[in-house]
This record gives sequence, C-alpha cells and structure tokens, in this order.
Amino acid sequence: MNRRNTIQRRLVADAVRVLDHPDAETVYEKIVQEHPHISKATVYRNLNLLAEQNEIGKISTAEGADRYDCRTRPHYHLRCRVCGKLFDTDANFDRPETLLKDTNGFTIEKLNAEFIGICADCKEKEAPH
Amino acid sequence: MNRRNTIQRRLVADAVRVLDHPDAETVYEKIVQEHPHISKATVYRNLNLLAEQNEIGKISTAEGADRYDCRTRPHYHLRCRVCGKLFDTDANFDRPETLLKDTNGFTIEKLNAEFIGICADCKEKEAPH
DNA sequence: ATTTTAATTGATAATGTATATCAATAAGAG
DNA sequence: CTCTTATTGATATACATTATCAATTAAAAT
Repeated sequence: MNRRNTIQRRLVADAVRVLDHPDAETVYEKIVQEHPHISKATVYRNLNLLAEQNEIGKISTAEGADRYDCRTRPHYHLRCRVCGKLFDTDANFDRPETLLKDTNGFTIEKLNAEFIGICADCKEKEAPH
Repeated sequence: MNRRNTIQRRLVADAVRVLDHPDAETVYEKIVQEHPHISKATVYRNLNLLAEQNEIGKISTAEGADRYDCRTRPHYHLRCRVCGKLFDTDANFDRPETLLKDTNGFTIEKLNAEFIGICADCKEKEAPH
C-alpha cells in the first residue's frame, strides 16, 4: 500500500491550482470555508507531499512563508515588496554555472533566485498620475 | 545623542569580521565564551543595526537562519547543501532587469539569489578517490 | 462483504528563528 | 557630576513549520 487518495489531499491540490502562488495559511483558509474540520497540519503535510511528488511547485523564500505553485517546471518569480504578490518571469537560469567565471571546485546544482521590486498596481497607488 | 559605542556592539561587529558568514547563533556563541553576560537579544539587535548602517552585510536566505557578512558591497553566494557553508562568488547581477525579456510593468530593484550545490571538501568526503 | 493494515488525519505540543516588551543600566552630552 | 536616553538583559511573544500520537479510514487481502 502506498499513497492514498484522500479528500483532504485533493482539496489541497485543487486549492493550489485555483489560488495564485498561495502560502499554506491561504490554502488552509480557502479549504476551511467548505470543510471546517480540516487541520492545518494536514494542509502542510499535503503541500509538502505534493511538492515532493512534483504535482505542485514549492517556492521557498527569504522572507515570509513558503509559497506553492501549480506550475511545476522550474521558473523564477518577481515579488512585489509592497503587496507581496508573486509574478512569473521569463528568466532563464537553466545553466546557473555559466553565470560564474570561477566556481572554485564547487559543483553548482541550482540557483535560488527571486526578483524584488514593485508591481504596476502598487506603483500606480504610490504615485497616481 | 545618537548611536552609542557599547562594548556589546563592538563585540558583535568584531565577531562578524572574524567568523565566516556566521548566523546570529554562531556570533552569540563566540562572544559568550569571553563575555558570558551578553544577551542573545543584544546580538540580534546589533546585527540588525550594523546591517542597517551598512557596517556589515546581511544575507537573508530561503532556508535556515540569516547569515552576516563582513563584506558590505552587494555580492552573491554559493551555499553547500551538505555542510551549509557559504562561499563568495564573482556573479554580476548589477542590472537584474537585463535578465528578463519582459517585466510587465514591474520595476525591478534587486535580485535575491543564492547558488546551491556541493563544495569541494564535501564532494571529496562523499566520493573519495 | 468483512477483516486487516498501515497511510492519513486532527489536535496539539514542540521547534527554530526572530522580534517585542520593559525595567535597569550606562554612554556620552552638557 | 549630573542628566538624558540609547542600550542592555531577561523574558515573553510571534510566526512558520514540523513532530507526536491516538483515532480514523482507504484500499488491499481474505
């Protein structure tokens, strides 16, 4: 026996698909509206399990909670420092080792990267024309 | 009156200069050996203050505790996923916006990035020739 | 269909990292 | 030397996440 198909698991997977780069808390709050018995621990567990099995993506970030993503192919994000929203980018870091002249014997496996700035909406609100 | 020159502050600044990309805990443990009265809160406070005033660098990371750096000019790091050590790189991300074709109205202010892999020492230990 | 089993759940405690609080202390201006 | 207030130490609190464990339940075995 291996992985079971629980409703909680389906609910978590569905929520990640519907929401836009949600964190665990946001996934929980969405599900709990319709299924008030679900536990936050179950949400965390399933987010991790689905990410390990590559059914969803996990975005670990330097600040604030981890985010989850219905896209599973590696890609990079812009984070608005005002509203916190994530935006997908077209950045191509497929060969991160090419970004360095000297790796000093270090074997590079991947690049964790996140662009920080301010999104169009927040810019507009800060300085409306 | 503004910023005061406390011994605790000097101890924290010195520890960051002596240690190699330490986290707050490591700074605390170094100082507490000679100054057993220092509080961990003081270490955190001074690390943040020194970083704000650009006397040390702060490296916020997606995993584990923040690290501090005697180098203050922006630069990027390699993190060994085995031993956790950080290594300085020669990566140049001075104009992160040039890495994207389309920014969709987003204003990019900086790029948070960290190369992940395995360092020469840990590679050697895993597969000694 | 019923039993068996182990994966999963819910509730909650515990962890790790960091900040907030606040009375006591002390750096440095006058 | 006195006074002001930045700073400290001790501790509580915050926050995100994982660990624990008895109870439940999906699905395999009978």
